[in-house]
Order: sequence, then structure tokens, then C-alpha cells
Amino acid sequence: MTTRATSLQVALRAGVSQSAVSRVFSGASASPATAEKVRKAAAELGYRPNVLARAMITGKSRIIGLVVAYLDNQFYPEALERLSNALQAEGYHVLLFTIPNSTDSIQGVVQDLMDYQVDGIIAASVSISSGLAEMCHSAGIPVVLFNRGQPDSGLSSVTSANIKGGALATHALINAGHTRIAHIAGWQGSLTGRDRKQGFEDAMDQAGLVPFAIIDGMFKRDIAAASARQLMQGDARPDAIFVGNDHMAFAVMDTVRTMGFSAPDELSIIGYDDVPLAAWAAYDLTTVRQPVNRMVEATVDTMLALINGRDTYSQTIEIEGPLIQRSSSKPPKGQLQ
Amino acid sequence: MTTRATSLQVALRAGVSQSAVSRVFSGASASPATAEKVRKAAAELGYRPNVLARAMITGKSRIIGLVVAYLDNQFYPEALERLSNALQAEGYHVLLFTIPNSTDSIQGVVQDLMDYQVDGIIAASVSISSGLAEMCHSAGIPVVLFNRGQPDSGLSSVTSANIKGGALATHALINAGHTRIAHIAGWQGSLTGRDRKQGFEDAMDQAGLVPFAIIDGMFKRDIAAASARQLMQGDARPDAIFVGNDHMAFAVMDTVRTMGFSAPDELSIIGYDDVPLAAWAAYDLTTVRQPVNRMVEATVDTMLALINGRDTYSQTIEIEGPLIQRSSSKPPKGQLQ
DNA sequence: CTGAAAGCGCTTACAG
DNA sequence: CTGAAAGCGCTTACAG
Repeated sequence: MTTRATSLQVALRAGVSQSAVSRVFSGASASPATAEKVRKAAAELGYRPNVLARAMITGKSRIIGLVVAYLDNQFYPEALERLSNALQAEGYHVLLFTIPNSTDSIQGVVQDLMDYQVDGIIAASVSISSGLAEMCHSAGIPVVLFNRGQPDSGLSSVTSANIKGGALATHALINAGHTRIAHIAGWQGSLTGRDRKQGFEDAMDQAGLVPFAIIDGMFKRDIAAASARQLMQGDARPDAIFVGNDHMAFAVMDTVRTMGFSAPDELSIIGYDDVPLAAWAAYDLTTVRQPVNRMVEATVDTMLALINGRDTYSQTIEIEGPLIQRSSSKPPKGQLQ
Repeated sequence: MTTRATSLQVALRAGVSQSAVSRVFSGASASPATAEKVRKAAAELGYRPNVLARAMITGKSRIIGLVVAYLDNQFYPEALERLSNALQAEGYHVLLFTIPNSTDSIQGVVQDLMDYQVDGIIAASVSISSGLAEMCHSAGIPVVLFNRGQPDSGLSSVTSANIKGGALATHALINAGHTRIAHIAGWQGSLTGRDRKQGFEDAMDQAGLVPFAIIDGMFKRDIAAASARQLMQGDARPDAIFVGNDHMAFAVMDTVRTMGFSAPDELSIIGYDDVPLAAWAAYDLTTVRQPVNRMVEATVDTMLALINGRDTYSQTIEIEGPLIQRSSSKPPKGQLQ
């Protein structure tokens, strides 16, 4: 077990000062001749700067804390992968924290993150208490919320245009001729869940329709399944359900099929997210696309701007996505299928 | 933006030396009186030790590098979440690296990891070249391979008992009365893929059967789908397919259903992994379970033993999992369904 | 451009 | 048990 070479060893071998070695590796000015000698010696010794030492001095760890819940929802692994790749491309690294799909426990996580001197925190579908937000703010650690806004928190956020998206899905159902439309909503404790429901209600209102039912599905499979069962078991049934995200919509489809109903003949179903699974033949789910790549880009851009002090105020970015019409819901009337 | 308090500031306020503060927070001996004064001052100042500074001195960053590919395969998000939780519970943190689903590029990742002085590396289904393995070894950084063995690499690994598992699936197909059994294999460049195929061949052999066909599905959806299409389009068709993992099996089911075949009547399908999706009604896939929780436990245990110098030699751990009989394949003959 | 020196925030022998 | 001091591996003014 050989121990890592240090800048001093490189300096000795290159016949220059330790400062010179540091300058070459930190991108400061150095003459071509010095740089050459240093690089040669470094290569021979397999030298690489100790990132931790550098971080301690500069105060920049180049680590971004990524807090994520809901990893069983296919939307997040994809987002995580893209976020991680985008950050790596910018020379940042990701310290990952997974938290039980709940609301608390984020407190300790943020403490840990701060202990590691992270340059920023990205929280995916996780709420930050105002106390924590204040803590991060006063510590100068920028926070960007991904896929979950928090009004009045002073935190930047990147989401899809959830109200519009909810309306988009609902209009599609209305245009297909449905009138008894139910909504199994996303968790009403989250703005994302509330906004999509808002879009649903607006669209129904505008069409002069009354919601068949609105149930909080909590973004959970089992609750969504139970809700679907409840909706479909009586005599008075909805003829369409807009579900707050794809993850729950799959559970709804599984449930109603098991009950003997077929989509879209007896029931149209529309989800939200357009995760890869939505396109698979087993579901072929009509859904509102969340443009993950653009959301990730916006998140990383916002984070970098915050870190580099280009933006000082918080940004609330909403990105629109299209409805993807598939076979789980009837197509708009008058349109050939 | 207030700057973090340092141990010196705490010392001043507590009326003790900076060393005393350090001792209290690093768990070294200190008198109750001193400890009390220090804790009080620290609390007032919101002091927390700078982990980076500590890491630099102790040489222990308490960071584990986690390298992962294939995040679109539902097995990995789940493993990632459990791994991350288990490591967090042990006081370690996870630096995440996602790599394009390929074989190279891992080189640079390991370099980055070493720059951050990680205490260990867990690589999930990623191959480490012998050169890299040597590098990690000589740097004293333990490596544990998750869900992918590498014979003769000197690296520890935790996998399921893939040969047995492959045989288990194949026996189930044979016992159900199938004779024209094909195998869409996992990537033959990986030991996991080869072992499962080995189990398939052994079981066929033992039953005096000849494989209908063996195709390398590369662990990829599109290749698995194309393979299934090819297998099913002629007149001579298999009556059962053992697929190298669930992720590919879903693609196979989607494909054959789209072609008009129904499982298990016209074709039995068995996968490998038992990801959550396998239990969903849309697939209800018979599969060999990989006990993720036990694999994660073994991985973390192995890693900790390596870090703490308890184990010096590499371990190759294989964990057996049961066959989970569902409706995508016919049940064993003579057994009531 | 370059070297000597101070210092980042800690841990850890070393004396007392 | 406790303080003064050295040192971890770097970066960064400061002179030259």
C-alpha cells in the first residue's frame, strides 16, 4: 500500500518549489518550462492534488448534495442519472442522500451536507422547512428544488408547468367526450400535487363539468390502487380518471384491469410524467410529459448561477410539456385514431 | 452570510484550548466539566467540526464511492437506495457516479474517486480493469463489486448464486412440461450473464434437452425485444423463454403480446431479479429473486471489514434466492394452479 | 514568473 | 485531563 505522492514530493523531483507545483495544478500562471518539469515529475509519481486539502482552503468542495426520496418512482432514477451526469460534466460531484419517503428526517441530512461543505444542495421532491432554508441561506449554500416548488420559501425551484399540465390532461379527457371524470391526485401536501389538481379543477370548471371525485393518492401505489378500487366498485362509476403521476397511474391500470375493466373502452386513464414505462406496451399510458432533460438543464444552470454569484435572488422556473396521447385513453373526438 | 464557527472560536468562548474542543468532538477523553463547557459554547455558536479538515488529517473521509450503471433497470434504484441507507446508518456517505452503460469511462471515475480520498468503492454491475484494481489496491482503497463478480481480479464481490438461479428457472420450465426452451441471456461479457446461462445449460443437459436457442440480450431492452421477435416469428417457435433478467423479460413480454401470443398458454416466460415491477399485474412475471436486502447487507459488511482491516483477502459471496412462481409461466406439472 | 511563508481547520503526539 | 505545538496537503498573498 503505497501512499499518495504530495505536491512537495513532486516539487523535489521537479526541482521547483512546492508553490510552483500548486500553481501548475490549480491553473495559476506558470512558465511553460516550469509547467513541463512539474507535469513530468507528477506523471512519474502518479501525483494528483488532494481535493480535500484544496477544498478546505478554497472553501469550494465542488460537491453538490443531492437529496432524493421516491426512488421507486421511475421518474427519479432517470432524473438522478441525468442530474449526476450534468453535474459531473461541470466538474462537480454528487453526494447522495436518500430519505425515507416522508417529510421529516431532512433536518439531519442537511446538517450532514453542511458538514461536508457542499457547494450547493439539490432537493428532488423533498420539502425544506423554513428553518432549514434559513440555515442554508445564512451558510451561503444555495438550494434548488427539483420537481417541487415551495412558495415563499425563498428557494429556487424547477418544475414542470403543473397547473397547465393538469389542465392539458383534463382537456384531453373532456375532448374525448368524457363527462364523469375523477382525479386521483398527487399528494396534497406538495405544491406539485396541488397544482395538478388545480389544473384539473380549472379545466372542469371551464367546461361546465363537476369532478366525479377527487381523492388524494399521496403519490403512493397502494393508495392509488385502493382509490381506484373504491371508485370503480359501485354502480355509479367514472368514465375517466386523471391520475397525479404515472407511478400511481400504473397501479390504477393494474387495479381496474384486475377488476375486469378495459381501457380505454370502459375507462380512460391519463397520467403525468411520461416515464419510460409509460411507453411500454403493457401500459401504453397517455400522459403529460415532464421534459426531464430540460428540467435537469435548468436545475444545473440555476445552481451554477447561484454558486458563482451570478444570481442572488431565487428563481422559479416552470417548464411546459406536451400531452402524449397513447392507448390508455380515448383520442379526442373527431380525430381519427 | 455568516461564516461557520471554528473550533478556535468555540475554545475562546468556552475558555479552554482549541485541542480540548477537538477532543470533545472527536470522542477523545475529556473531563465532564470541560465537555460541558465546550458543548455549551458550540451550541451557542452553531459549531460543527469541518469534516473536510478532519478527513485530511485522519485520512478517513467516511465517503464511499458508489459507481452505478443501468439505472433504468429497476433493480438498481432499489439497490442504490438500500445501499445508501445502510451506509448512512454506519456513518458513511455516498459519492455517486453514474456511468454510461458501457465498459470504459470507469477509469476517469476511479481517478475522481481517489482524488476525493474515498474510504472505499462499491461498483454495481461495472467492470474494473485489472489495472484499475491494482491502482485501488496499492492506494489501499477497498473495492467491493455488487451484482457482478470478476474472477481472478482479487476484488471482493457480492452476487446472487447465478448458476443455481439459472438452473432453478430452467428446472421450473422443464417441470412445467416445456421442451423447446430458449434463453435470451444476460450480457456474455459479464460473469453474471455467463453464470445464469451456465445454469440454464446445465439444467437442460441434465434433463437431456437441447436449448432451442441462446441469444445474448446484452441486458438491453431493445436487443431483448428484437431477439424475442426473431424467436417467435418463424414456424418453429420455442414454447418457453428464460430471460437473463427482469428488465429484458418485460421487453420480451411486451413484444410477444404485441405479436399476439399470450403467456403462459403459448409461451412461458421467466425472468431474473424479482424487481417490484415483476409483481405488478401487468406482467406478473415468474422470476428468480435476488435478495437485495441481504446482498446489500453483505456488501456493506464486506466493505466495513475491508476498511477496518478485519479482512485483508477478498471475499466472493453468493446469496441464493428462490423462484417466485407467477402467471407468466406454467406451474410445475402435477401441481394444482 | 517564482520561492518562502502564512494559514485553511482540524488531529494528535508530547509534556506537564 | 489539558495546553502548546507540529503537521495534514494544499492555496495564496507577498516580495523579489
